[in-house]
Amino acid sequence: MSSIKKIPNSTIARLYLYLRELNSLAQMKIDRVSSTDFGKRTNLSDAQIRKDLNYFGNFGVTGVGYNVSELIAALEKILGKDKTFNVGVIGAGSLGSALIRYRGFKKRNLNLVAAFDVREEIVGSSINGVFIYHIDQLEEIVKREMITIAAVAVNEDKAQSVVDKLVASGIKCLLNFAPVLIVVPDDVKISNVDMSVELEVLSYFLAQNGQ
Amino acid sequence: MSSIKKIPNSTIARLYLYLRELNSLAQMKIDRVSSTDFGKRTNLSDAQIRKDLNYFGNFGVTGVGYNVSELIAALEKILGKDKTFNVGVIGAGSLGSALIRYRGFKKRNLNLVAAFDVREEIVGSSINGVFIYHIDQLEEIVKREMITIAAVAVNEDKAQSVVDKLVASGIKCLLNFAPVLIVVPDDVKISNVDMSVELEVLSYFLAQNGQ
DNA sequence: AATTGTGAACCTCTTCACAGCT
DNA sequence: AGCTGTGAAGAGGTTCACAATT
Repeated sequence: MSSIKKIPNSTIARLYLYLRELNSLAQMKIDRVSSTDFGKRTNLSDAQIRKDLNYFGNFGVTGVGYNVSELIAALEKILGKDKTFNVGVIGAGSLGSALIRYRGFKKRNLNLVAAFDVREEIVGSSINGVFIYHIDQLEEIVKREMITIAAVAVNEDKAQSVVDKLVASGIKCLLNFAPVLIVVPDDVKISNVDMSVELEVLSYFLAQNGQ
Repeated sequence: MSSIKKIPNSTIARLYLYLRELNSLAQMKIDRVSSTDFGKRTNLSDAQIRKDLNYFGNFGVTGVGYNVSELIAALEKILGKDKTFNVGVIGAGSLGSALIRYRGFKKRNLNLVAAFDVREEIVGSSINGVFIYHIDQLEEIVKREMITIAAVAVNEDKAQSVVDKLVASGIKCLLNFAPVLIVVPDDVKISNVDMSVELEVLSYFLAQNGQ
């Protein structure tokens, strides 16, 4: 049985990958899979997969492998696929629009329900069916649409003040895309996605190799 | 003296943050900073900063701190700020456009020089001064514009075939934004940015806390 | 014979703590 | 007195390797 062990963040991120891969196995009418085989499909080690799954229970059968449909059901429960979360996008510029259209979200239990901006020329219009509200309506819409996660896609000079407003509206989970450091209270969880960080690391390697 | 130690990727990513912060200190005419003070400004521990800088040399003066302008010069050299890299964006849809406009790149030594797409209605136009070429011209433009890094912003079903073309054109550094696993030869470096992974981790925590 | 579950080893990166320098 | 540079310890995560199980 799994106990009160700390589960790595990276494990949780991989569970979504597992679920996608399992669903494609189910579509192919494959109902049993070993960790070795599953590792090949996901480009991970067999031990990694066993360890990840074991944080949540003993789903496998020794000498046999894992039952695909049972594992799908278990993962869906673990990941709260029955629950959905409503996400608001702050900033409906090019990055905000890209987020609204980004297919990575659609597959998950994340609903983009509203966008916010200050520019009068876009407030009141929609992107992909997502309505753009004025930022002054933030608190009202957060409550009405039961938004629990905000994705911040504004310019870096406005990011901190926007986050302050979000925190004041009761949002506890933030995803920040602005390439700047944001300060939040301890009870608020913020993740940062700096899309250029990875590129920087790449360019550093290019610089070292004298290209 | 620093030796042949392995330098963490995360250290390299932080060097860019250091450089930005140092430049803002320089603007304020502050020419000396201690690791403790610098740590407060960057939200990092003092030890982290000393360790990071030490990978590259002994820039500090014991009992005094670091000289801001000397450190700026050193970091610019380390990061190859004299060199610039030309980046091509593959896919000029909403995400591609967002990347072209994303301010995170502009500050660094990364030039977005060209975009590529297959849709005739946008090929030939420009976004923010970046010309959109047809993907068939990839090899030609990669050579002419000396593109060494490609950012892949196409739909996940087209990502692998696009990457294959890029590799065939001689690109060795790739940044993939499509939420799908890409396979590349060993001599090609690929980094993945799945913008929804962080959100997934956030939503998992929300699910656990029964919100 | 095949494959899981898992402790131990390992690796990478961060923090601690302090000797040594100015 | 103040601060760096750094070995050692710690934290977090991955891989190894094998006893246990069907």
